[in-house]
Amino acid sequence: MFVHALTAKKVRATVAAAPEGRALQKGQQTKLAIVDAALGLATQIGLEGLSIGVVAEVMRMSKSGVFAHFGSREELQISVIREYFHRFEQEIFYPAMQAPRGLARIRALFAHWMKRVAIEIQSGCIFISGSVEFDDRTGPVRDALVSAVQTWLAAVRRAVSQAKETGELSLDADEHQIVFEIHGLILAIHFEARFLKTPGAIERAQLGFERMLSRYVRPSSKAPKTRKSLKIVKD
Amino acid sequence: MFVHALTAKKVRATVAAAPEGRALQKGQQTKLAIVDAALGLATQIGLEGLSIGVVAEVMRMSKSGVFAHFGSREELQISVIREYFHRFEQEIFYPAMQAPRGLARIRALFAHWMKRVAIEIQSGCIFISGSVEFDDRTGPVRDALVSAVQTWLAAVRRAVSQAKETGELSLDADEHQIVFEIHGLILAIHFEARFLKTPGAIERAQLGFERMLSRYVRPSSKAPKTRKSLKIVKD
DNA sequence: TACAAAATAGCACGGTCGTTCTATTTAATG
DNA sequence: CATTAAATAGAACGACCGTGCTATTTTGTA
Repeated sequence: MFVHALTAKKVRATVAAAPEGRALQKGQQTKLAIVDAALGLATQIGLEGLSIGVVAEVMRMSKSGVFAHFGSREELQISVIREYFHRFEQEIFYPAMQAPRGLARIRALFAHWMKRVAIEIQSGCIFISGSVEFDDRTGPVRDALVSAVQTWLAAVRRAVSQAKETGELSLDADEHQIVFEIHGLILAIHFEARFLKTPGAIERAQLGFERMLSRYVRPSSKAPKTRKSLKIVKD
Repeated sequence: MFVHALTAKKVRATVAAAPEGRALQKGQQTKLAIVDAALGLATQIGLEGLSIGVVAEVMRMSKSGVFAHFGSREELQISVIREYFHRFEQEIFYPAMQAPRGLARIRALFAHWMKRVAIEIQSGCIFISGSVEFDDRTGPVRDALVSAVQTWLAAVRRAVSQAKETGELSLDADEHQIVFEIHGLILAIHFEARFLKTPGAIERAQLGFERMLSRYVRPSSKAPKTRKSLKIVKD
């Protein structure tokens, strides 16, 4: 199994897994290229649809050449999940962490998430497709998927509870409930925009998000003091 | 293609497709049994995972025996979608139509939907799994899926707009927006309960539904007149 | 440059898949 | 009961799948 970071502290670049300074060996960099190609395929046809033969074809390699890098199809799938999660971190989590704790960070997380989803309307999301492919299965691939998703959702929850600490959200706001509803909006986008091709899904999710959130915003925090001074220092 | 009803008027039982009164031929009733078995499989492993061989095994028939009833795997899949939609109608739509137009009917629709979803946490839903399996594909199976889902969502939207007509929902309530958010809650249940095995998803969806709806409920209608007299006769 | 190690290719295996064709059994009908 | 049609079975097909085994090629290094 692999451990997720998703914390602002200790941002260790996963790419630099190779010994310091030394360039990647040939094998390692084609392995990265394979994972990249496989991820591109998996987002479109799903992790289950992913076949070594097709990946090999895309890579213009032999099946066994691709296979040797992973030892099994499951390991390839797990590598793809790992890479997808990594990009999730890079494109959504870390940028949003630039925003100050509290409401601003929640909005930043959602905004970046939406930006990503807008792309995934075309390309697909392996967390969502994986969730229906592996919902009643067991094994390491499912474990990797669940672990990645849980880590991500926990990060969003953390941002919400921090907004309670800063006093911007009322204390009876339940971070589980809020993240549940946000997640629902994202899933609805995928369903309506990607599957049904219904227009306007992005805007509807945006509207739903703002209305849902406004239910918990403490009016006192509406007149903004400086952001820094709003922070409640907790440990 | 097949035409959906989902209207209160002309409730024509799909089962009685055979000539009036005459009992089903042997072939027809085994075909129904096959579709039933295939539906049971498809809800768990998805429409794409559905294989004629496995269906034949469950039915204790030969592959070609099963195949002959449909002529192609796609036709089997479409039959499964048709049957699933039919049960959706029977278990959710028609019961909810017993409730009077307006808020009560919206709540009834959601309540029956939730009851169904609570079961599908274990068994699965082919509308949801199908939506990720066929989101960037073309063909008759996808068409049947989209058609069924659209029909269902349109029925829910109709119930919402009727609640505006009765005056129970404010006129600026957007039925597309409301159904979008309801749909999101349902999808979030599937994701969190069925995939992540997180407890409490049902209750969170219930809470989210009530809070979202309360945003549009006209306070004037809070003191209840008799239901009938509330109706605005339109056409 | 020589040599060891790593990377890749080629091939074959057993398996499952949807589908076709032909034979056989079962059911409906006069 | 006989006859015809419908229903089912059986075997085989080509295709694709993941995987293992054995060359062969390429790479890194002393």
